[in-house]
Amino acid sequence: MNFLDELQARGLIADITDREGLSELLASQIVPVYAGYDPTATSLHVGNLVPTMLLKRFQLAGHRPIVLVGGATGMIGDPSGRSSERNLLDVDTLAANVAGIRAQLSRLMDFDDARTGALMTNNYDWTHGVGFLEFLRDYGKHLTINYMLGKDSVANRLGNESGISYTEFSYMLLQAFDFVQLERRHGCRLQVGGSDQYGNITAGCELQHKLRGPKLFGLTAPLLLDSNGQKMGKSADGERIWLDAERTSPYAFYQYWFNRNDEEVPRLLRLFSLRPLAEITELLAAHDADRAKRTAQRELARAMTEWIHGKPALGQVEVASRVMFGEALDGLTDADFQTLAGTIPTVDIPRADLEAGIGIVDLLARTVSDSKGAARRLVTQGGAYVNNQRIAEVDRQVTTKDLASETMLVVRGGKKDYRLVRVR
RNA sequence: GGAGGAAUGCCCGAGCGGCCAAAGGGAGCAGACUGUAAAUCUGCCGGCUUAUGCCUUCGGUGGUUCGAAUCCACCUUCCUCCA
Repeated sequence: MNFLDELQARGLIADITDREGLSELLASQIVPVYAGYDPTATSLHVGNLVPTMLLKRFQLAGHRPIVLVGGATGMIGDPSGRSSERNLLDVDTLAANVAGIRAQLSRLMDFDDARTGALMTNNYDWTHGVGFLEFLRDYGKHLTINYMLGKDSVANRLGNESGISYTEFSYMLLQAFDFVQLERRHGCRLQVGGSDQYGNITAGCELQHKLRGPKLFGLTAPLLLDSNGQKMGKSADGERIWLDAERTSPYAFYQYWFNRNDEEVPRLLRLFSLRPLAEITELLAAHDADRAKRTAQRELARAMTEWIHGKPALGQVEVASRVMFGEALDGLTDADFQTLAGTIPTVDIPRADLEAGIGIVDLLARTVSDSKGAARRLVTQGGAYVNNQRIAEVDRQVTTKDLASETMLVVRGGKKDYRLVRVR
């Protein structure tokens, strides 16, 4: 099985511009391959992992990943997959986002190897000095409006009532320009991305063709959808799952993968696990034999957490998960809780408050609930827990007697939303 | 330049002078059932000291009225048609 077949078997290929040609190229040399990242936040999120995994697999297969952070294109906004115009980011925000994303990506693949080590690039470097006239003459000249209008990303917006600005319309051209520049600078021949990027990628191939440079290739992975057909990467409560531990704790990250349902897990494992496909098939067979064990989910959660947050973090998260879902809060000491505090969101409360007694509604409002109304609702509906004991009385006072250890107690909203409360 | 139409809660969308904190759907939350799953069912779903109470909300600003998401004026943004 060659490399592209392997990618195919893992469900990582949606479109490919010239399979034969690419296959030959990959066999003949170390191919620099690039994926672009939009600097829309200081952190990447789960949705960015598919292209990242593609890069990683190319690297493991002996090629060189090029990470492109869109310091320039981020100022424009990609219309692909969007129904409305983007808000433009200011320069400072953009710079901070670029820095954050670079730092994250630098941990997700090897940047040190002399031959296949990943390169970090920023398209601002080769875009900012280019004059408008110069750009129109040297590059804009080569792609026809007819061609660009045919792309889905543009066509969808033309049919949409909010339309598309000239700025966003030009995005495709800039991304095409990036591809050409990366070929000139680093010999990059292949661009990968999610399938929503196919139009932009082929625009690059087309531009290069018109410029008579070495042939460029494009490969896209299917967009990651959950079992409801929604884009992946949102937690149950609709929050994005970020790679940044400050935004999404490693615990929440682990739990996110652990909670995937049976339908999506096989696909996700093939996509993201670095294990050989044969092993994955075995593992899935074991999973099917006793689904209640959540073997596949556990494997997925482990693999993802270790990749993104590292082995030590994974260890802590697994301990925390066992404790929280194991009903075994009784024997825990302060020291045990202290180790959990790094993993499970923790709230500090002054000792005096607890000595005086805090109403359960207040306590929930300070931890898992958005408002006192929501907290009250939680109690009446039977979803409020202190130390895994359901609290059903709205007027219940929580005091130092409720401490599970010297300084800690555990507040829970619903089935899974845990907070540690530490008394100071 | 002219003529029409639209802007509602996280999203979609009904309301067209009081019974509107605003139908319905989606999303979300809780419970039941389960496997920390999915599906299903039930309840909740602006905030507050939980109250037949108050406050904030129906693009913005003013106005009419005892009373306005609903009427009027102006403004902003968007759409459609004509030139």
